[in-house]
Amino acid sequence: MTTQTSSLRERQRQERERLILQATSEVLIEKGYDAMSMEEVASRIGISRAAIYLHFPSKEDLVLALLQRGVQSSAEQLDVILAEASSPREKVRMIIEQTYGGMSQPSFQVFNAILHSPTFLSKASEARKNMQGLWNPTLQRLTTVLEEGKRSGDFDPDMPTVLMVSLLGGLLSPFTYKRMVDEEQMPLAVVVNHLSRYFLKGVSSDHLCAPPPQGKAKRAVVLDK
Amino acid sequence: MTTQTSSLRERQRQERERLILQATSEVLIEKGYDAMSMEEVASRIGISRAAIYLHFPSKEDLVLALLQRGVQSSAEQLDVILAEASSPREKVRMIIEQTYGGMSQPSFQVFNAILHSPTFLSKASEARKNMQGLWNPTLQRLTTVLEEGKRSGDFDPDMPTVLMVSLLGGLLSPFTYKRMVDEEQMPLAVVVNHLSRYFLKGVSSDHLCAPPPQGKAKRAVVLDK
Amino acid sequence: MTTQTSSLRERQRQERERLILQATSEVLIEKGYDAMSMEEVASRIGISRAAIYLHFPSKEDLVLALLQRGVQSSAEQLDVILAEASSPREKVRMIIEQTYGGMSQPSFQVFNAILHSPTFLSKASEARKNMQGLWNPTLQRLTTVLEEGKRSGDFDPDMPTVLMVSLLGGLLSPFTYKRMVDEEQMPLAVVVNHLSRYFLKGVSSDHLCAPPPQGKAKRAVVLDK
Amino acid sequence: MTTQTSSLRERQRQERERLILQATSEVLIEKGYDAMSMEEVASRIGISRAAIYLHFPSKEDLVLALLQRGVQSSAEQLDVILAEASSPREKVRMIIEQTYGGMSQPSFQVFNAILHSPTFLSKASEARKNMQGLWNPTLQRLTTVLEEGKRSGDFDPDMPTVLMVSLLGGLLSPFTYKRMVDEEQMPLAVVVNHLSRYFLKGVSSDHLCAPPPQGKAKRAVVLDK
DNA sequence: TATGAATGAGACTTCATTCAT
DNA sequence: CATGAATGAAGTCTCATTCAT
Repeated sequence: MTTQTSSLRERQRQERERLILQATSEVLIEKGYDAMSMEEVASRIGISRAAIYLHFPSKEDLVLALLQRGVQSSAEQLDVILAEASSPREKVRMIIEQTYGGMSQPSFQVFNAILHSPTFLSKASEARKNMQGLWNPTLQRLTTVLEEGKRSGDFDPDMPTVLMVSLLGGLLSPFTYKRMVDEEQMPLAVVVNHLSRYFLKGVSSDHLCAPPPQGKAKRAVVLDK
Repeated sequence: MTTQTSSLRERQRQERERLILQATSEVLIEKGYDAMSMEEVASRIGISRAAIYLHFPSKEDLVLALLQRGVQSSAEQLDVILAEASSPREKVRMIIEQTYGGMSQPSFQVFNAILHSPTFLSKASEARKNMQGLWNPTLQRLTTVLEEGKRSGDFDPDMPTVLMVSLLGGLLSPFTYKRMVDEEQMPLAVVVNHLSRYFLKGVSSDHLCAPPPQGKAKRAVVLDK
Repeated sequence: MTTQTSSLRERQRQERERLILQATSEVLIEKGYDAMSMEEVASRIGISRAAIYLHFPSKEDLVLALLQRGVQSSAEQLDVILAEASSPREKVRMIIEQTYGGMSQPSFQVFNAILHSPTFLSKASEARKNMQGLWNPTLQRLTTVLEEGKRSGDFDPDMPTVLMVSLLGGLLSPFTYKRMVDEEQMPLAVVVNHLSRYFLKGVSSDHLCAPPPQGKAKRAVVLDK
Repeated sequence: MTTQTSSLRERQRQERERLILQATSEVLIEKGYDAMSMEEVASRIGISRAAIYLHFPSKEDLVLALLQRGVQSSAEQLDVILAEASSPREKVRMIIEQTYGGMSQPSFQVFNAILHSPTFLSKASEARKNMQGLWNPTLQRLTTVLEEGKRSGDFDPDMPTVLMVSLLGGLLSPFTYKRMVDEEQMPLAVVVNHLSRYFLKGVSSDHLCAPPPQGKAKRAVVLDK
C-alpha cells in the first residue's frame, strides 16, 4: 500500500514536473532566459511560484533540467537515425531532415534560447554545472557519423572532424529555419534538400569535387575563369 | 575662435561617446544585453551613470547606436573587399577571412550578443527601431556577390540566393570561431581555409562537383529537378 | 476549514491593505502626491517597498484606490444625510456640517491633495483611469438635492445647477477649514453656521431675498420673523 | 558711457529675466511645480539650464520670484478697482469680474499651481521665505473693502471679515472657472454675474435677507414649507 | 504538500545643481 | 556672461528566493 501510495505520489510528482518543464519551455522560447519569470511559468499552469521550488531548487536548475531532458531525447532520436540509415551521407541527410522537421517543436528552440543567454551560461558555468558535458552525448554521435564518412571516402579527411561537427551544428540553428520557412515561406522539404546538398558537397572529399581556391592560389584564378 | 571651441567640444564629445560605446561593447560581449548594466558601463570609464544619458537617451538606444556604427563599418569593409577582389569566389573567401580576422574585434561579437537577446529585440521592435532595415546594406552586398557568382557559373543557380546569404551569414557566427580558435587552438588561417572551401564547395554549381547523395542518389537527383 | 483559512488570509490581506492605504493617506496629506515616496509609505507601517506592490500595482493605482474608497464612503455618508434630513436647505446644511466635522479626517484632505496634483492627474487621465467618472456619484447626489431645492422654491431657479454644485464643492475645500479652524482658532460650529448661511443666502430665490445690488429689504425682514 | 553700457546690460538682463519668468509661468501652469523642470523652462526660450541660475539661485527662488511679481501686479490691479468703483458691493463685483476676465491670463493660474504644491510650500516655508507675508498686501485690500461694506450696512457684520475674505478668495479659484467656462461653455459674463450675486447675497446683512436655518431649528422647518 | 506574503538587491531613469572653459 | 558636461541623490518598479501556515 505504501508503495502504491508512494508510486501514485511519484507519478503525480513527475506529471507536475512535466507540466512545469513544458511551461518553462514555452516561456523560454517566447521571451528568452532573462525575461522568463518564475511567476509566468507558474501562472501558465495555475500553480504558485513557490511550488516550482518544490521541484527545482532555482531558476537556473529548472532550465538546466529542461536542457538535460532535451539533450537526452535528442540523443535518442539520433540513435534511431544512426541505426536506420545506411550510409554516412544518408545519415547526415536524415539528421538535417529530422531536426528541421522538429524545428517547430520546442526542444530545439529551447536549446537556442538557452545557449545564447550569457546570463544563464555564466551562472551555470560558475556553478560548475558543466554545460560542456551536456552536449557530449550528442557531439559524440555526430562525430561518429562524420568519421565514418571520412573513412568511407565520402567526407574530406583533411577537415578536422571537430570542425565538421561545428559546421553541421551551425547548419541546424533555428536562425536559417526562421528566415527561410517562416519569413520566406519556403517549403520545408526544399530547404532541407538544399541544406543537405550544401553540407554534403561542402565536406565532400576533394576527388569528388573540384577543389576551391587555396589561399590566393593560381588554380583559384583558373577556376574563376 | 568659436569654431575652434566648438570643434574642440565636439571632438571631446565624440571621444566621450567613443569611450562609452567601447565600454558598452565590452560589457555586452562579456555579459550580454540583459546582464549589462549602465552602472558597469559607466564605471569602466570612470564616469557616472547619468553621464551616459547625456549622450544616449536610454540603454536601448545606446546599444542600438553601437549596432548602427558596427553595421556601417562592416558595410564599408565589405565595400573594400568588393572593390579589391577579382572573382566572386575570391570575394567570398576574403569576406570570410576578413570577418574571422576581425572576429576578436568586438563588432562582430556585439552583433551576436544583441541579435540573440530577445529582451532587446522585443523592445527595439516595439519602438519601431526597425532592426530589420539595419542589416539591409550588408545583406545587399552579400546578395550582389552571390548573384554575380551565380551568373559566372561558380555558384549553384538552383539554390535561392536568400538561402545562400543565410548560409554564409551562419558561417560567420562567432560560435564556430570560439569553438575552433579559442578552444581547439586551431590556427586562424587553417580555419578560414577550411571554411572557405566548405562554403564554396557547398554552393558550387553541380557540374563542378559530383552530386551529393550516392546512396539513394538517383532519386535525389531526380527530385532535385 | 478551507474557508476559515481562506477568510483568515483574506482578513489579514484586507487589514494590510487598510494599513497601506492609511499610511498612503497620511503621507499624501503631509507631502502631496509628488513628494510621497513608496519608501515612506512602506516604512511607516514597517514593511518593505516591494510589499506594497503585492497589493497595488503602481503608485498611481495605490492612490487611485485610496481615492475610490474615499469617494464611495463619502457617497454613503451623503446618502445617510439625504435620507435623514427633511428639506433641501436642511440637507445642504448637514452636508456642510458633516463635511467640516470630518475635515480633520483624512479622506477629504486626500481628495484635495490628489485633485491638485497635475502629475497624478495627467498620468491618471493618460491611463484612462477616468477621474471624471469618479466624482459622478457624489456630484449626482448634490445635483439632486439642489434641484429639489429649486423646485421647492428655496433655491434660485435661474442659477444653473451645475454652477451651484461647483460653488458648494468649492465651499467644502479644506482651504477655508485650515484657515479658519486651524489658524484663526474659530470654533468649528461657528464656521459651519456661517458657511451654511452664506451658501443658502447666496443661492436663495430672489423673492426670498432682496436682489443684490439694489436693496428691496422689507419682505426679507418680514420673513425673518 | 559706463552708465549707458550698464543700463543697456541692465535692460538686457531684465528682459531675460522676464523671458525666464514667462516660460516658468507657462510650464508651471501646464505641468505644475513638481513636473516643471529647469530644462523645459530653459529650452522654451532657447537658453541653457545653467543660464537660469545666473538670474535665480534655485528652482524654488525662481518660482518665488514669479509669485512675487504676480502678487504685486494683482495688488496694483486691485488698487485701480478700489479707486474707481463707488460702493463696496460694486467693488466686489468688479474684483470678481476682473479676476475672471484675467483668468485666462497666466498670473492667476500660476498662483493656483504654486499654492497647491506641497513640495514647494514645504520647501519655501522651511527656508523662511515667508509665503504668508506674500499675500498680505492682497488680503489687506480685500479686508478693507469688506469692512467698508460692513460699516455701510451692505455686508453682514456678524460674519468675521477674515472668513469673508476666505470665501471671496475661494470664489476666485480657477476651479470653478475651468468647470464652467471651459467645460460647460458658459459665457464668461454669465458666470461672473452669477458669482457676484451669489457672493453678495451670501454675505449680505440679515435684515436684507431671510435667515437660514439655525442649527436644526423649527423655524427652518417652517421656512422649508 | 502548497501557498500567499514578504523581502533585499538591483535596474533604469530623472533632475536640480555645480563647475571649468 | 553663457554653456556643456558632470554628478549624486532619489524614485519607481521587478524578481528570484525564503518562510510560516
